[in-house]
Amino acid sequence: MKSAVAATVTTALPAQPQHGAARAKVGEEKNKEADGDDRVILHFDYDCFYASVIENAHPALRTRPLGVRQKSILATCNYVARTRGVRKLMPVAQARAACPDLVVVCGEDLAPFRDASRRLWAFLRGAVAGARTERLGLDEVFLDVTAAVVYNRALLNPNALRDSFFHLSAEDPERGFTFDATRFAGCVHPPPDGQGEQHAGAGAAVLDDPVRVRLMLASHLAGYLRRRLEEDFGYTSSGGISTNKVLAKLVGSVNKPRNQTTLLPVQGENTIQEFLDAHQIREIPGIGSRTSSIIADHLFPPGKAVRAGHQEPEQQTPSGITVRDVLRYPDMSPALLSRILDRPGAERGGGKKIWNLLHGRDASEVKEAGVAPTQISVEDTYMARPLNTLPEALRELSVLATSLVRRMRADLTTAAEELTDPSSAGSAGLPLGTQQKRRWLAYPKTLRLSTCAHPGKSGSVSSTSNPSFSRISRSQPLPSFALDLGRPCAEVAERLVREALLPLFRRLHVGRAAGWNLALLNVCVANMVPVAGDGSSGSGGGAGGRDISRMFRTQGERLREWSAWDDDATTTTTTTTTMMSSPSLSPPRDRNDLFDGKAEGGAVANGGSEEKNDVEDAGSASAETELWAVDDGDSDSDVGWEDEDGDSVAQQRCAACGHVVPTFAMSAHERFHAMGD
DNA sequence: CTGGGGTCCT
DNA sequence: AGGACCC
Repeated sequence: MKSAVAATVTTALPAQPQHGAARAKVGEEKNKEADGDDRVILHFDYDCFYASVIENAHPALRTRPLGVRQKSILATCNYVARTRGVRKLMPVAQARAACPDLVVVCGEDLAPFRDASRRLWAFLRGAVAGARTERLGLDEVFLDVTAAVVYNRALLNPNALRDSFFHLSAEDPERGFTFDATRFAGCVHPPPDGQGEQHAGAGAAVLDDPVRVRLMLASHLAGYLRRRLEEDFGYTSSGGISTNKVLAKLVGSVNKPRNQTTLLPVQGENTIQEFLDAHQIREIPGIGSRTSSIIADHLFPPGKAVRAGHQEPEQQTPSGITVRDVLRYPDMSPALLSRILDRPGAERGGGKKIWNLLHGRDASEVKEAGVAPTQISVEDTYMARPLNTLPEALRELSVLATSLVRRMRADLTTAAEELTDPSSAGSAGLPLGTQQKRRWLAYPKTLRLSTCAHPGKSGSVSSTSNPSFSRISRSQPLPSFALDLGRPCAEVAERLVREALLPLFRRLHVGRAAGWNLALLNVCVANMVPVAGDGSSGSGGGAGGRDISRMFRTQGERLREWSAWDDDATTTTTTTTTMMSSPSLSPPRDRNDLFDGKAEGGAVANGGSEEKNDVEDAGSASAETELWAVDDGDSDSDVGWEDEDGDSVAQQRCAACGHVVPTFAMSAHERFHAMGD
């Protein structure tokens, strides 16, 4: 329960240092000096996401210890359960032993989680004009909000910092929220030495340093978005704010449930390196178990008893090796790392990449996700009873193929706008909405079947150092009948099994008619080809901006601003007033199979932003990037945001909409009008 | 009694 | 086709 730390700024706005000189104009000077700290990246991690989805569907569970099961382990559990000793990835039996009244629900069908994830993602994608958004798994999102933050920094009024307004769009000046620009929202990472000294210098530094200003603004943006996620959708989250993806994600873990943390550079100290140094290398995103154990084994050969603990089979994963251990190793260098990691199949820039990660440098971009996934797969495991006979295999392939066809239709098609009859204007469209016309957004060209033999039985347990056990796969072109939308899923699936999956299966297991001991089957379609003529892909033109604002309005936005938000995190879960007839749940007994699939209707608790979630939108935010383009204030010397002290920014009133805009931003602003005409 | 997915690179 | 990484 740490309450949010706020760095308070008490000084007046200082003159903006002539950073423009150092920063140089485009192309004039390389300025490769440092790890680009020129971006602003937010990372959101929904708290125990699967459990939250269940809780939103069944609010009565919020106060109970809850675990979400996949086969014999808990994929995750809520915080009530964690209080009672339950952990993520814990075997169910162990969890029940630790917490006998644990409510366990099955989470093997990911559909409800995928749906919830997509709704949250659609909100975040539409929330900040010009931002790029990337999903990582179902429960994490990166946003590159550099453009919006730069724009808003330029709009700061130094005389009224406490009553600042953050613009979420250059187009619509009403869209945004108020905030106090004299402080950070949420926590900051090296925590300000609160008690002893509240040095006035810290305050000055905040506004002196462009990076700090941007991060301060970003902290408020992150706080606003998290609040919306919680109030409008019912999902708490943890946030990280920094200048690249790795740092944003890492720092977001510092204050975990329902809080956020901004990683601050502190003048004269290398706080970022100190922050990284304490982490185990395995904890750095991008350094996986394989790389970690190779490095650990090389630095501290297993033969030597250097490390504490004399366990013989002590398996790797944490390894105990910290970033500091690696960087302090004699003669450590990118070249040495490259040599250590060099082996057939290794990534090319591998050593240098790891070296950069260990220093907190990460140039990877936030990738704007396409509307369609690049791959869809469905799998099941059969650990308890491995598959050994053809009838068993065919039955499971049928099940998987049916799910796959259903998912292809759900995720790769969209409602066909089939030159609409003007007569249907009354929205009386489809009385029995089910048989709606759909068309493919993208279609897969490849079908792949993967299997995996059971490690324990009869199969050769060849690799002692196996990260799980390895799969084998075969692929072929996807038959075109798989794209026939006129037939039932099951029918298409059956034909897929007979004509494609069974042949693939035979190619995988040549010469053996039975007795494969298969512990896993996976059916996958990949190699997606976007269907031309779809407005939601590239298109480039002005459509993007309008789509964003349209979607935003349908979200039921409206005077919600001016709600003061002190992230004094003492008040907890928004109490829910929901009309779910709570399913009978007797925790210890019965199989607790209360989760029945989709959270339909009024299932989602609170806020009531629900009901119409058919967003299926086409909001490609990338098209709007230019709107924020204010070329960074200091890269352009004509109008800094602080020409003279006093009230500073040269502003103009837009002739088209009347909005007052800084002079340097006017051309970008007008570009919007040109686009939206 | 070790999930059910995804991404990118080689 | 497989391996690394991510959750």
